[in-house]
Amino acid sequence: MRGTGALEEMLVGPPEEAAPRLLGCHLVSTVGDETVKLRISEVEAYKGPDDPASHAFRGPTNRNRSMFARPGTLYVYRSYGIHHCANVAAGPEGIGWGILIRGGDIVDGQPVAVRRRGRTAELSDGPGKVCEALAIAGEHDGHYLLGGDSPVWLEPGTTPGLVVATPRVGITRAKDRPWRFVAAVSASS
DNA sequence: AGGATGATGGACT
DNA sequence: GTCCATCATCCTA
Repeated sequence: MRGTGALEEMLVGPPEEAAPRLLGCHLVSTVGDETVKLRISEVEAYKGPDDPASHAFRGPTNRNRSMFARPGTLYVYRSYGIHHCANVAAGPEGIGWGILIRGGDIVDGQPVAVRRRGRTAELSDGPGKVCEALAIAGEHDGHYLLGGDSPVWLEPGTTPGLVVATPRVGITRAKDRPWRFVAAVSASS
């Protein structure tokens, strides 16, 4: 049973409030009959028309329209012509708010991720790396992550004990907004 | 350990 | 033609 109301509730409200709620949740993909599960530890909020750094700043286009779809819709775009990055649409439908999945830890299917990444370390500590490890590509744009019938989906997880907010990475505008959220290391060592 | 750079596609000026 | 919500590699120290 994927897509309980709990996940939908998490995506309600301004993205800078919804984004940290995704920390600890799982992003899962089954591609080529292989499943990889990521525990999300790093996200960024992009606030549509109010956010000059957002792809949705100038309104819907053919590329970004998934961010204007129902909350929980996956927005995948190609970055620098080479990588893919994955976002989750948030807020009310039609507003263009979204949450970029920047990183996490592989908690299932690690051998698959290692093969896809071509290395054994730094498997998913960046948005392009996450997509490569989970084999998320343009074909997955527009899928509904909270429904039961998608090759990519979200599952509830455990809330991290501590969340740190910092400025977003790799942008040139609205650099001052502390809308990057990182899950601090939980207990144990 | 850290800075520069090339790869490469699509949206926008 | 220019600007990227990036990453891996190739430098210099």
